[in-house]
Amino acid sequence: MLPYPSGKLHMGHVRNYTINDVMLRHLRMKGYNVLMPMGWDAFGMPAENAAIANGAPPAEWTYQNIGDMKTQMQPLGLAIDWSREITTCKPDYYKWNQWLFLKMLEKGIAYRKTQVVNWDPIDQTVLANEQVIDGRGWRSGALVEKREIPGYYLGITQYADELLDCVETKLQGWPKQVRTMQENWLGKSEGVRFAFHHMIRRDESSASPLHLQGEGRDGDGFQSATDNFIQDGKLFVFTTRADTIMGVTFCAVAAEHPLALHAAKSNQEVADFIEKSKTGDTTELALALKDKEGVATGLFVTHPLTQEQIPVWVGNYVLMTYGDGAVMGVPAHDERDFQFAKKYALPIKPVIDLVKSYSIEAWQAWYGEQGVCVNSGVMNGMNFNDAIDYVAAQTKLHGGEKKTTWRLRDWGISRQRYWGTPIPIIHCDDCGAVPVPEKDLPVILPDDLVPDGSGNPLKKDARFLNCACPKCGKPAKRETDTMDTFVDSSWYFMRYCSPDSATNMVDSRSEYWMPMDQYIGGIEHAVLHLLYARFWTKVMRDMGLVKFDEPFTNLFTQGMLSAECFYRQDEAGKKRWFYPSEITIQYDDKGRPVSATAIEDGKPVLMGGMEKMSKSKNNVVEPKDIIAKFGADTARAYVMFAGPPEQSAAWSDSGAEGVYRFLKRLYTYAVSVKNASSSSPIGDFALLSADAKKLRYDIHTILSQANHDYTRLQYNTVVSAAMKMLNALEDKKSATCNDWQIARHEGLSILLRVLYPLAPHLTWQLWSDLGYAAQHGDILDAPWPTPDAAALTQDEIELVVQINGKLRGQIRVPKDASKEAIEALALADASVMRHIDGAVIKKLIVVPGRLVNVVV
RNA sequence: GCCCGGGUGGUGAAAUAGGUAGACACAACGGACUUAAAAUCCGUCGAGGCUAAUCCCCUCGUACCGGUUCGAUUCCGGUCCCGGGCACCA
Repeated sequence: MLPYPSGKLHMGHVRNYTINDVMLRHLRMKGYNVLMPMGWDAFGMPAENAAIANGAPPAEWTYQNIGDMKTQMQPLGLAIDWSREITTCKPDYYKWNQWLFLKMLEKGIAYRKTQVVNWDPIDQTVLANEQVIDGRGWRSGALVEKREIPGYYLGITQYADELLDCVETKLQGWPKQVRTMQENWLGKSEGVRFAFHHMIRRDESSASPLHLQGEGRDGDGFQSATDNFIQDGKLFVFTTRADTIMGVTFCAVAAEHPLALHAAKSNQEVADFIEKSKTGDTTELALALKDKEGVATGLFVTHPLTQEQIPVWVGNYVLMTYGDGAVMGVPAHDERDFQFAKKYALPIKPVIDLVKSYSIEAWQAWYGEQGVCVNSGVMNGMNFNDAIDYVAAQTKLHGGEKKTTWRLRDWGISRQRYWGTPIPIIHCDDCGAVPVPEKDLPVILPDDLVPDGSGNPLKKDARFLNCACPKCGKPAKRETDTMDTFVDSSWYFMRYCSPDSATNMVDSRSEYWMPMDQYIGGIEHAVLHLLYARFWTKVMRDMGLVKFDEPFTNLFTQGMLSAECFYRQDEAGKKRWFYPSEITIQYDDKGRPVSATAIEDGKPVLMGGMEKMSKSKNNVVEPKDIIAKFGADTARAYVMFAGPPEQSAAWSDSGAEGVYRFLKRLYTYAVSVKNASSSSPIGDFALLSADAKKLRYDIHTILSQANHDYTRLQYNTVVSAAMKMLNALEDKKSATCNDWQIARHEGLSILLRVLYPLAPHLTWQLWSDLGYAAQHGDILDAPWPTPDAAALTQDEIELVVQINGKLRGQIRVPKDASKEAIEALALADASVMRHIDGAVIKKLIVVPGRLVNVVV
């Protein structure tokens, strides 16, 4: 995944790109043609914030950072093809964002509508949910308002079915966790949508239905988000539990629902409630803790099956953004409805036979359970599925139907931001919103503006703003909203295949490289980026631009890197964080760390445990410091050695030092081997001495383990394997006989190749110093080592002898010993005999090559 | 609340198909070298017991309880805890 150019390369980047590079070099040596490209996710808010702080254009800051990060990346020795480098804030890239957006407009995939957003009245901009803290803008501190403003949307919901199906059928190479998260995000629910009809006010004796159609349309002629929910006095609801329809005792609508807005006109209490729900904390936590609250509208609807009159309430727990913004209230079978009903003393009517006891307490344990309908008139005795079908059929007259509802909503891409791809639209007083003609692309973003923190500087830039309407030629204004930066990252990987094409977004070269065989990145992108990229790919496929359905065949999510942190807390509760270099740790006699003190005053400091590396906690490890101290090979190999790549790993300076020691030992050893013989000796492996054969056996055993670990991306144990090989080689270091030289050179050449993907610099040098390059060519072109079957066969093997599953002895047997011979040898072992001690042997189990188990 | 992961020494972790638990390292401790320190090298290193003994040997031990099996870190059922994701989604 391409990085955001923050200017600082952190250890997370090092981990990500090292995994990539190790895989790449390994596969390259195995003969594959491999491509590792790199790019910069260069648009976005941090650049604008830096620009405000520095009083300089974001472009300057961004390009400076790209240069800085590249400089920090290069010493790591990543085999990146820089000729394909992509920078998303360059016009030759974002032109294609605009181009595809226009194509989507033509096809009806992109459209304009009004949206309810968090609006910061001081900064004059939309805020993302994460930017609203305690109901206030994170930068301005102003109370955030909910506003309906027009914006552009991409119809990702049109692809909901395919996006879900492919998770099952085409993403087998993705981690299960990510697939589940995508499924949850799509959130498919099957149920029934139906209407409560004949809406009345109870105090109206005429009881004539209200007609509310048309209310809620906004001024500019676009269809309002709040439209379509009421037709001819009908209140539509969606439910997954239509089988509980006979238990409905009220209906509840969202505060933004047209029905609530209508009721507010004649009911001050409702109006106050709606006003209250507009402000207030919108964070998830606050929502979860909030009490179920509501107010009666005074309106009643008719139950489609019983014809009973059902009161309509406004409820704060009903979401306008899901289903129809209205629910049927069944307190006996839904926890939220139950809480609401209890608070406002609404009736509770159980209609599913779940438990014999009808006490509310007993009932609550059964929320969500399916059962047989009871207390439900004609529906009595129906099971879940029959009841659903029945309700769908019975409500058909008033528009009832079985329906699938998705949690997924269309993707709003408009941002009231400067540093992003301009949306290629021109607003004309006469012609409305007119797409920029293809020949006029790209709409260039001026890169010399300096935002001052109040609103979008594009709105104040006459050069950008003023233009002629492409339709009628009259003076018009450009759209000043820019695209969500997730657009940039939705297809950049395809552009790597044809980065130089001036005439096409992608060309036929993408067929060679795409779909991507291996995508590697953080779990934090499990939903948004990966879902958008999948959607974007399918859109491009439907436009005939690419031929594949899914962009990423295999996905690998690497774990976080954390590091130990230390702090002191003053009386006010304020924490002071110490750098590890400012700390001394005390150990008990078993080597357990028991306390820590500050070097400056010798007084105690608290140990905060392992935390995600964070500037504020002073536990960030800088790649450049590590490279300066130990070199790139240590940095790479240690980051891989620290733990399995998919798990989070803890950084430890002494751990890195351990890897550093290993590389130094390897160097010293290789030099000694080189000095012992000028060229690598050649001889028949079969004729070697027993000692030399043992070395070959060890090396080739470790090699087969390492090869297996390479295939499953478990690079931590590959580093272990390299260490084991060196340990085996260093044994009998001083032996100088020819046999030993032969086995030693073979082992060392295997070790160097196994370690090369992890520590390419040192191994490349040694490979050439030892003369292997002259023999086999550059290490990168050398054949990947495979275990020699002859080396792996031993004349004698060791077997474990168990008695009742407990280890009691070892025996050495010839490799082709018969079962009978093994049994006899096992029972003759002194330790085994002692343990059997006359007991009756019931059974003898011989597992070839492994063990003997004596059951007594 | 729901859905995913995970729980193994002082620490990071290993154990490929159910077959010697703790490989490989780190830390700690002891020693060699050194005037000294660093670096380097060697040794000990799950808990408890037996013992003159850091020889041997025995018992226990992979969160907890139970099951399957000749044999379970691994498979099954239940419980607890930790991490991540989603969440008034009707």
